[in-house]
Amino acid sequence: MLRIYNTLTRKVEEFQTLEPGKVKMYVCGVTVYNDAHVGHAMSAIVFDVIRRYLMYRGYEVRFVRNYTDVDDKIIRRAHELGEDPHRLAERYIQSFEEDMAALNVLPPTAAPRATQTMDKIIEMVQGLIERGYAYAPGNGDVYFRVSKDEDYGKLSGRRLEEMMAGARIEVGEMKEHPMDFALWKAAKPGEPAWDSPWGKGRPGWHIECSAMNLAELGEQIDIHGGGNDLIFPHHENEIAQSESFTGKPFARYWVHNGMLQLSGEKMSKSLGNIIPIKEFLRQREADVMRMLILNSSYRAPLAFNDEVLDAAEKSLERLRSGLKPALPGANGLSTENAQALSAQAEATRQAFCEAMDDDFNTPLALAALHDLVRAINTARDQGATDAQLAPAQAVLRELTGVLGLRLEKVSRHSDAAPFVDLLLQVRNELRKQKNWALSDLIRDRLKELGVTVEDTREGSTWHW
RNA sequence: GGCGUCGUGGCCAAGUGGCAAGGCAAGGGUCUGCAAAACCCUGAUCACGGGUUCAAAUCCCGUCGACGCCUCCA
Repeated sequence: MLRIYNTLTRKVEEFQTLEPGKVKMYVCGVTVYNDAHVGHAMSAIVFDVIRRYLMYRGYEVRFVRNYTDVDDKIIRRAHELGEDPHRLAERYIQSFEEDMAALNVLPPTAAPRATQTMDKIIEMVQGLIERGYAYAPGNGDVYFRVSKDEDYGKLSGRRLEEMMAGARIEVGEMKEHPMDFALWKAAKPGEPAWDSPWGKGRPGWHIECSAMNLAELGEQIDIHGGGNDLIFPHHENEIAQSESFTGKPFARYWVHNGMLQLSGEKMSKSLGNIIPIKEFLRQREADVMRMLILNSSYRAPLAFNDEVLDAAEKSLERLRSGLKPALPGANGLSTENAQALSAQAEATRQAFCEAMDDDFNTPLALAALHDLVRAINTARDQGATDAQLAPAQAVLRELTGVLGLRLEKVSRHSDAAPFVDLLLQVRNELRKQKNWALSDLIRDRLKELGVTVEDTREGSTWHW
């Protein structure tokens, strides 16, 4: 039985879907005014792993991730660059999708955009006004009336009275209550604008997610995800809008990932300490990022630095070692040892699922995989043939695949393989003649070209 | 100030009442012409101080420290 930590109740709960066998899942995407950074990658990977595991468990998952393609920051940036805001947004949507593909994050079932959900947004705002949850003071803005919503604050665990201190009203706003927030914002001259019953304007910060949920997934969903910095005010406001509009509980499970920490601080645009995904991928493989994330609980803050990245890289290499072929001259496992290997494969699959069932405990799941790798490597050392290794290696591929790891390196050098083979044949003759100087030279030079040679008594193997 | 999360070996990290997973690094060993890989072995009074319990890393109280949110943020 799968159990998930729910931010709404602050407890680990049994996972039960609204509809048997089906999961409706919404994750807050990005505001597209810049290249995505590794913090976005963390969130994307966390929810990708959750989605993949749900699929592995047999659920049909409908996964929606939105694009915020109109807001103040996009408009400001477009103005700075002298670019049309819509084109700017489009450009960064493309960039984001490239990054996600490179990170092996599965494409969402649907990727709605705020600008394409305008009818639904206006419908919701209007509905909220009719039900008394919102008001249009006449300046072209529409605000949500927090005092009308008795359980406002239930997700973030705050009360309205406590929030008063930090609240402030901007110049030009006409709010009844400082914590009221904009559902619709009047457009200033030159800004992107849509017609509405309240004049030309654009949606507020939170309503688009409520509207897109309604449009893509319906009134109620199973899982709502995002970074834990979105709990307040974004998700709090989303709940307020959605539940006030439909009168029904919105999301059953609220799931939030912890923040990436750069030198002890959260990585964020306002702090300026961001590392774009594209820059990261120039330095390291995508799977290194994924390994780093899998190595700790998705809810905890995650330190991001060269030291932990190096460790993640090595740990990934170790998982890969399990997929290496049999040794040259392998003459088969004893029945006893063969049984031990298949027993470990089965034990690992079970341990993996138990770990993942416990609120996606990926560090524990990885530990199970490392146990399997050790068993495979031991079997190989004991003389297992490729055929004998294959079933356990298939389990390793299956489970790492659930985590979204690609153990097989994508190699563009495959054309060169026959030549490396030839070179090693010649080198093997040199070794038989004990010409160590020349055979070591070949090994060193190949290493410089990215080919690692490993010798055994029976012969040599190599890999990129 | 309010709300919340957390402090486990050199580093990352699981475990949340019953002998402290796993990875990285380090040291020793097996194998090897050497190297690499692989395998084996070695290590923690669980921030500190009280308390509850037959039993506490795990529960309670206090202290210190770190981080997040309260303003756009994955």
